[in-house]
Amino acid sequence: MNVMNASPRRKELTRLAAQLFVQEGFDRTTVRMLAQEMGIKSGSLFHHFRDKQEILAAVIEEGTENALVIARDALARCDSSASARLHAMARAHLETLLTDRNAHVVALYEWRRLDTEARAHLSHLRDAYEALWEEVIDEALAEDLVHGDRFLVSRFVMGALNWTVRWYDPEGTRTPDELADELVAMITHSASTR
Amino acid sequence: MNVMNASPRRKELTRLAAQLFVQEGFDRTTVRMLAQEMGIKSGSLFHHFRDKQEILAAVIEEGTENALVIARDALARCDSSASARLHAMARAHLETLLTDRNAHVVALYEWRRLDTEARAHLSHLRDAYEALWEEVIDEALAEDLVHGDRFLVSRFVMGALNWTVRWYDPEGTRTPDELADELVAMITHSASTR
DNA sequence: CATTCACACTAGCGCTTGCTTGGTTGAATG
DNA sequence: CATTCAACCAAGCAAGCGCTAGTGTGAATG
Repeated sequence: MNVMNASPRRKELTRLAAQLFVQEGFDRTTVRMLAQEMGIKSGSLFHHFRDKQEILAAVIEEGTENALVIARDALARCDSSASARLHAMARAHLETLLTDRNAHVVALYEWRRLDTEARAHLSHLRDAYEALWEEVIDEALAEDLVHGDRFLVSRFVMGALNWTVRWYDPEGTRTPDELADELVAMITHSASTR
Repeated sequence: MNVMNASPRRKELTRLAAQLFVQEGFDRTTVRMLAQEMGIKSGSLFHHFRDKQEILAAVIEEGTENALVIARDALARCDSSASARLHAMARAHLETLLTDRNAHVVALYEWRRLDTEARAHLSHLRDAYEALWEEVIDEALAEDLVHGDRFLVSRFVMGALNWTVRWYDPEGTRTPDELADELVAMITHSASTR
């Protein structure tokens, strides 16, 4: 058994697994289906992953780490006004959500299938990401750009954004950036620099 | 086999199934677990439901029908200003979501496990419900209470509301009505009657 | 040239799954 | 009082499940 995290083969297998998990759901996806999609036999799968659970954890970890990197980059790149940072964060969120779509759909739908250890590890990643959001929301509240309770506002915003995976059509006319800007416009009250 | 929809026993079994589906997920819930929870043997289950899929469909149908009834009632009961109707709709949405919580969590998480026929039938119910939302959103847009595209605004709002099942704590300090009003306040711009 | 190692294979074990079958109840109906 | 019928049970089948054990490669390493 290999089970080292950095293997490039493992990355590719994780990507394929994410796709199947989205199509079929985690429980309905059998190790035999995964193996076939990867062009190997089911037994060989356990050379790369300790068990089926670990594949799920790998998929979610991959997606969440990317989200963190992209969000931090976006915040570092934009100027420091609350409005700019809010826009940047919303755009970054949708960018990850829709480029790493499979991984994020799995994270949203199959989170509860994680065992205790994996969930503990991944919770930290997710919390780090959500902390970025609360920071940006706080700044927006301080400048009176948005009204309400910091906790509620951040939940509502993340809900609205995460929900997009259910209806957004990448082949359609709207770009992710347009979506992000529309959402920000909807919730900002006074000095909305659009 | 009975398989008539109106049986009172069936209603009770559906309620229990919803609870188990939330706890374990549809795929992980075995017919034996369902039967035990209902105090019968697994074979007897198929007297009430044709197959496992039909239990899932029954759970979701139940929840969606209730949502429709509650929303229509709320709209009929409130006065006809766009603001009042928006508040009423948001409150009604959260009311169903949190009283019929199990059924709605199942509907949100396990929708994709429905077979084609069930999905077609239930899609109509869901569309009827969403049509109510779009109507109310249209009125709010017409009065300049909310800014943006009708399609996007309704998706964002429903996303924010549906997301609450992931974090809302009924034992906490906030009431569903407070939540609804906070959301409306967040998205309304000019004549927000709060 | 011997050894190691990542990667893959074959074969199958032990268990669980959804669902079926054939039959038994006890209350309601005519 | 014979019949009906919803509701349940015991037993089990066929299929599929995650995972393991043991083995065979061809390329890289010493």
